[in-house]
Amino acid sequence: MAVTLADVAARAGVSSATVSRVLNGNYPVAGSTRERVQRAVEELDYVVNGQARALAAATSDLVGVLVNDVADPFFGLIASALQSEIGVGGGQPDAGKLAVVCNTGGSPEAELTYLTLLERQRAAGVVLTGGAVEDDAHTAAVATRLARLARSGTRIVLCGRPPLPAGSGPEAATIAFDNRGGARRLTEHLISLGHRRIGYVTGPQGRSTTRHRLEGHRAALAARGLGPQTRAGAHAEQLIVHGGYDRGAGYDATLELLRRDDGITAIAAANDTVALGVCAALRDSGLRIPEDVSVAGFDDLPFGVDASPALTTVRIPLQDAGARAGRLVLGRVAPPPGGVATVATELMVRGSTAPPGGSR
Amino acid sequence: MAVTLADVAARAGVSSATVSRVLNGNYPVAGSTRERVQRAVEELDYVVNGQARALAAATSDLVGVLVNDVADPFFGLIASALQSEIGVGGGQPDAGKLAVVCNTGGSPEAELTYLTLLERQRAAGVVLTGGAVEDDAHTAAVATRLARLARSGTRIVLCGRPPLPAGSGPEAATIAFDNRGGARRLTEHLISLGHRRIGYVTGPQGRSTTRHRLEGHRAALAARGLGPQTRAGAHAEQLIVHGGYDRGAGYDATLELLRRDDGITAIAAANDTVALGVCAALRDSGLRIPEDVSVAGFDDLPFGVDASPALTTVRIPLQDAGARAGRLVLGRVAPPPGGVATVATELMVRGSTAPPGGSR
DNA sequence: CTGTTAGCGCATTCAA
DNA sequence: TTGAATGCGCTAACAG
Repeated sequence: MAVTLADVAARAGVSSATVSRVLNGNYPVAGSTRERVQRAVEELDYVVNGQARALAAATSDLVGVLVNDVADPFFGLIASALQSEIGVGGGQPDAGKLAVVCNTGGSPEAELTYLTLLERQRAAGVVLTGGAVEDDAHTAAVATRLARLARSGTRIVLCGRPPLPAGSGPEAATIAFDNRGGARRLTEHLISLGHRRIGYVTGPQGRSTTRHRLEGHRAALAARGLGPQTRAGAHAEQLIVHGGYDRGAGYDATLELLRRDDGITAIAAANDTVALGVCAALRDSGLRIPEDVSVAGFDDLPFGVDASPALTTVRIPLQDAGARAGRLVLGRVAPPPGGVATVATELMVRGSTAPPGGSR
Repeated sequence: MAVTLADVAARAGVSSATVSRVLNGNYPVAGSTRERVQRAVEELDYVVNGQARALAAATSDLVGVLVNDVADPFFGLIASALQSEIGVGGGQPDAGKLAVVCNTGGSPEAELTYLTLLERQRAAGVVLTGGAVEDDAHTAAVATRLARLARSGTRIVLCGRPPLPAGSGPEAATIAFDNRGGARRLTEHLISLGHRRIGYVTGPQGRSTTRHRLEGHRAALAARGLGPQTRAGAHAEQLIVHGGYDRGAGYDATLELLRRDDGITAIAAANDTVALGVCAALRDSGLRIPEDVSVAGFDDLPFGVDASPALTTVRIPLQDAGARAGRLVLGRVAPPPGGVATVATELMVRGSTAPPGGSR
């Protein structure tokens, strides 16, 4: 049915080995035969069988990218940058690898299943993006899978999640985000504006990102004497509501926060999407932003500047991180010393935060 | 290095053929040997080599999904739904196929290159999403590529773009969006609110989506006697500015529109993202939405309801469409009669549009 | 520089 | 019900 190497060889009057050499350009081939072969390839519209090639050469053109949610621009930006680095866009025209985007939906089972599927395909590399599920059993299961993958030559890169527990096996280059530091600076910003009763809407429970951001928030409170053990911060923990990463979570959590303390003057959200939900709930409650309540997000996704007012947030250089993950997973750059690179986050102050006391 | 079928066979004391049969469950195998084999598989942590299997069985676990921009939720929503239909989420636990997401960036060359890469991988199916580049040469090139793919057994699905020119070869099931109808209803909505000087910011030139939406807009104007050939609509064409699908395009186009006619009372945008840019430009120009200028988008992406005011737009059931594309590409459902299904779009009226004459 | 020869790991005939 | 043999299409030694 399909044209094979042998067909091309026959047409060009050479052996299939020669055709292979012309195609791969790894061995010297006489100019004249090369031309004949190339002509035959074009005449026959020959396209190599990647699976056969992979089998014979023990290589692969696939790179797996695990994301929690493709529809979330957070992951979209990472995946996009990663792909243009490994795929058709970035590198050599021919050597493009294909990104297999695996949408785990945050499900640990799906994560493991996808790792198995990628192992089946003998993927050249696997990139795990976004916050990790913090469950010892699951972490161990992932580490085991990754170790096996690494042993069979698959490069492993972690992007936006903490490194694997030391000694758990595989060497995985890690690009970690400074979520803790970013969250801390964000809350410090709110405090220095004069806010004292600051609500916090977390991400989904049991995720590393959620935990780190919350830790940063608490650290900032504690450093300014607003921790739960102080008089001023006696209710600090009550102003933390657990949510998810979607808009609805921000909306609901905000109503809950207002119920718990209608004197809140600022709310920090787990991410920008949640922050939009927070804004919507505040507006629906008749509160103005930032006059009545300041709002802050996290990630600095593109839509944040279009919110009204523009969202104060913490910028993560997602595209840089994704591109770097792409280079790492191809082995085009050396892994960072110690295997872990932490990318800095940057506070972006915009219109949604202001000193408290606008009018209530 | 890696465990192979032969290793499992040896351990179980059977032939590799038997192991294969157990794994695939296609042939009768005695219960006792089945168990022995399964135990051996587990003990050895055996994972089939997908490439070898694909080569031998002439099958593939890969489905290619071409998108213009992964970071755009428009495509993210489609891809997400599609993937949960074909992948780990939707179907049988084991039969999950992997989605290869190919980010073309709207580049025709990239599109062709990816089709070649997918042909190399002998993908089980290919889904082309989003507006098509309208260039005869390119359309023909794509059709040729698709025809070859189809001939070698790859299923082709078009989602969100018009069907291939009739007789151009491959049988591709198509899920088309009623962009024209949606745009028309949207502009009719603006007209019926009382708007007469309506700006329009198009998407990138030379894309089917751009053209169809613009046609719908023009049709609505013409139907209400506001076409360029009428007195009332003499300047109608001047109020159309060509842009792109990003926020910046909306911003710039809006400034240009205001320059051309500062009496504009409504602006329709190519999509929701562009509409946000439009809103930003209007606000920066000191205009209120919708009192001074009404704004409308297209697509109904999730962030639209969080804009302030919430964005009037046209809803496309992207998730349904993506899921359906997934079922089609797996052959799980029969293609629609005629090969083309047009999904309806729905006008979503929200706060960003209102009668003109608020205050200027 | 080029042809010949072996596999890569698996599915699938054909026999038994 | 099972095993042995063959080939999927290609790359990589090994000769020449």
